[in-house]
Amino acid sequence: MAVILKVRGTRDLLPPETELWNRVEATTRALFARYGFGEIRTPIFEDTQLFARGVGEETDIVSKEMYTFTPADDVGRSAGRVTGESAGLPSRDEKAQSLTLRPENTAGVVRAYIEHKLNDIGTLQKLFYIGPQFRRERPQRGRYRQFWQIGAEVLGPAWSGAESPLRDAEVLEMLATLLDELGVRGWQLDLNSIGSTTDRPRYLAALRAALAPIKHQLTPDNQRRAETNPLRVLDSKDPRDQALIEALPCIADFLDEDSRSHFDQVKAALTACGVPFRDNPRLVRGLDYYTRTTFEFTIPDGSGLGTQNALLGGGRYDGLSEMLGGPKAPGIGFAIGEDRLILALEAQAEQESPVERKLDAFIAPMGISQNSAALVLARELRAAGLSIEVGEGAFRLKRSFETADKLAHRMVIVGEDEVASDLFTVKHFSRGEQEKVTRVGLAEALRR
RNA sequence: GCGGCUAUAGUUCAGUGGCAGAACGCCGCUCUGUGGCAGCGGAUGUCGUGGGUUCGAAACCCACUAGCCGCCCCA
Repeated sequence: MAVILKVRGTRDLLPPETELWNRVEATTRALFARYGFGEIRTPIFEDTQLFARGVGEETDIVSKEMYTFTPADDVGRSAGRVTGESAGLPSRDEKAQSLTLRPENTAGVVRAYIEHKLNDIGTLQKLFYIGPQFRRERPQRGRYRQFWQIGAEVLGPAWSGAESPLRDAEVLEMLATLLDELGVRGWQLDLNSIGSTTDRPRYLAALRAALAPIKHQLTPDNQRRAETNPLRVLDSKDPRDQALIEALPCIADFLDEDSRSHFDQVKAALTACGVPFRDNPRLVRGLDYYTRTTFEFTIPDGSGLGTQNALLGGGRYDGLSEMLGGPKAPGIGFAIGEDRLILALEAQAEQESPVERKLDAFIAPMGISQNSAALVLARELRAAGLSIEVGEGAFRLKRSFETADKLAHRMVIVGEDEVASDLFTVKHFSRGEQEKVTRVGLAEALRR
């Protein structure tokens, strides 16, 4: 029989790696709670239109990287092959619905915000999520077709203060704290403002105008970008074009008074909090919904991520709710690439000494007649909060010792003598010592 | 989606046309209630998949699949 393998770009997470995932998520949840965030869980698939409108029809994500499908029932229905009256199926004129596995989660969160009329509550909504996202890209280290994001969104009606630069600074300060708490070393925060929904078109027009006469001097990649997505020319890494790029108009010069003041306040608040950042006028974001503040946390080369050195990114999206047919609800959010975060932490941990994780005790029954007694003892000790593995009475004692030494800090022998005398032999592997302990004293002895 | 590199034991890898290998790990014995150390022994396997060249292919060629690196883009 041919073996069935995981599909390209997906992966299985096994112990002990999952332990690190859980640690990251637990740390994150605890921290988010301190900042007043509540968890939201949105569906893993949504109406395709949500991403087309929210993320942007012209973005790479929507135009070529989405997992889009139409359920077989809907296909049959739209093809008129389903009669409709049998089995209570929907009538044939019901339109086939195009669905898409979410390529990111902000659109889904804002959709839920609109759908549940959270704007009418009137207060700021602070929501976080942890879950898988899907993009059909060429897989690489730190870049998978099913990847996990930890994200959060702060949004609310204009009067809730959702638009305040304080929110931007709070989110950024929280992220800096999170990376520190997780033990990520050497991170860098890049910060920019890409202007309001009115600033951006003005700047874009000026950028196109500046690009037009020099376009033919650019490398082919950047010529194409100049056409399709001029903003991306700005963060091109190609050294051959740097001189030309330097001379292009700068977004900072096109911010209106409000946007400039907003950005200045964000930076002032960050400085007050002691969060280091780099003003990066080249930092643009790929998704259509971003306005004003945009940011990215990266780690240095050689930190285990290859060229995928962005750990997380985000920004403000003051017009997204309206783009999705909702009320005015400015907001700011971010998404952490959890896979990348884990890779970075693993790469760091490799440079340090790995910590062995062992169970409290291994219980070794002597002979199959002691199996039940061993299991009962394990049950008691586990109930007392200890982590326990049980051996197998058919195995020779030597084998029990070998197995126990690999798995646990201590071993308890359960043989006829022990059960009869109520004195159990406990071996402490680290100390190489052995002692006899009564049943009532066992839990205590195994904790030391 | 484009370009490049790679795929051999559980793991890390050697093997450039002629018997499928090493280290570590695993199992057994020395050792029937005392592990770690040591000695001896054992199994490691569709050589990624399919086709082709050849007397003969793990090796050469082609395709496919997957991983990695770079690009595009992005978390």
